[in-house]
This record gives sequence, C-alpha cells and structure tokens, in this order.
Amino acid sequence: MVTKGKISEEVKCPVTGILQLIGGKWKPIILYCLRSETRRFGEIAARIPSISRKVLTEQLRELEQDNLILRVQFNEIPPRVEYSLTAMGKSLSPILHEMEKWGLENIMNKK
Amino acid sequence: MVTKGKISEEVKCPVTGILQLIGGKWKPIILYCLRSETRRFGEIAARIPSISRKVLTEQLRELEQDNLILRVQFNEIPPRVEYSLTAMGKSLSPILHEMEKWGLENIMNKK
DNA sequence: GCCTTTAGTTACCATTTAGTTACCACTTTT
DNA sequence: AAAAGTGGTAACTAAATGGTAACTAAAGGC
Repeated sequence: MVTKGKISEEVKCPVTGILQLIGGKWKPIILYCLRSETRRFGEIAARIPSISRKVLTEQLRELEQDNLILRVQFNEIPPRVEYSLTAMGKSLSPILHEMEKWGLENIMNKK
Repeated sequence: MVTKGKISEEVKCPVTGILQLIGGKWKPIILYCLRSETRRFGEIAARIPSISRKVLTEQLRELEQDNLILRVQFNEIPPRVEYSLTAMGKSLSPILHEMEKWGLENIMNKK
C-alpha cells in the first residue's frame, strides 16, 4: 500500500492526476475514436482491432465511471449500446488533438 | 505474438503511435519534470517520490532510446548524470502543456 | 433444431509492468 | 573506521494488464 499517502502529496502535479484518468494503454485511443461521433461497441472494436472485447468493455466502464464517456443502452435484441463523450470527455479534446498532430508529424511520415 | 502484424495496420492511428513512446505510467510525468530544466537523476527522483529508482532508470533508458531525452554522464566522484529533453522531446511540450492545463482546471480545484 | 447477430459476463491463465530490498563503486567528511 | 553522497544494478515479488473460451438473451433465416 504505497498509494494513499503519496497521491495527496503528489497531486501538486496536475499531470499525475490526469494520468489516473486517461493513462491506460487504450484510453486515449478510445477517446480519440469517440471524439466526433457517438459509436456502438462493435464500431469501436472494429476501429481498434487489436483490443480484445473484454478489455474494451473494462476500459469503457472505467471511462464511464470517471465521467468521461456516456453509455446508453437500448434494450433490444440483439442489444445495442451507444457510447459518446460527456462534456468532461470533450474537454480532453485539445490533448487528443495535440497527440494526433504530433503523431502525424513525427511518426506517420517517418516510416 | 500479436503485435508485429497489427501495429502496421493500426498505425493509421497517430494516437496509437505516440502512445508507444509516452504511454507508460510514468513517462509523461518524467517529461513534464524535464520540460524546462536539465535535471539530475536524484532531482527527478525527488520530484516524483513514488517512483522507485529501478523503474525511473528503466523509463529514462527507454526515453533515451526513443530519442526524447538526452543523458549526459560526468565521470566525477560522486558521479553526476544530467537529463534533458532533446528537440523531439521538446516537441511534445504542447501535449504536456494541455495535460497540465486540464489537470489544473479539472482536478486540482475539485478536491 | 441449429446458426447468426450483439454486447456483454465469467473463469481462468499468461504477460507485462512496477515495486522492494539489498548491494556496488569511489571519494570526502566525520 | 564508518557514514554520506550519487547513480545505479540484481534478484525477487507483487500488481496491473491482456488474452481465450464458453456462456447469455431473443428473434430471424435455413
């Protein structure tokens, strides 16, 4: 148990704080994928082919709990679930946009 | 072995690419810590108290290999090592700056 | 009757990442 | 003689993350 005491000490660092929300391997990509559109579970999975459904489910749940995305479930058969960004999720878009820009400039045209 | 094939397919996504460089739990904080100044190993460790020396060493090595930071070793006794951002590392600053801004607005004044 | 579709859940295992503890080398200070 | 200071490394353990396979629901198609 290291965390409890240290977090409060370190949350002087705003970067540490945000990493607790979007610091996972997949979360920025998921948010990036939802940046402009509401998408169904299957659509997200199709756009991020290497994520497994289980992990996608877990990550979406965490993002939902952190109030970054909204999950709307339609009780139909077959089921339909739509995900979209909340206001807080949308407020991350400058970060994602900078990441996208950097990626385009530094990775895409180098390979 | 999943990666090889999928990476090339997915590097249409610039966010995926950048996450391979700065996606770890500590890397953004380390880069943020070096954003304006050259710092010694011990200084970085002091500013990020909950990271262990081992993990800090590992992360610094990876950042160095990815050409984001520069490591300069002075052969003195006691030894001195200075880390600073490379041009490529500095080019990440808009991202770090947006993260810092978001953290300040959304986390710091909420708690 | 069985397969398909969708968005999961559950159980279980493997891999990756992170953390702890002890220790080194070398000189100066106490 | 021993401790302090610096930037680590090695061996080991723990935690986080990722993956697979089997299962669910209800209606439609063959």
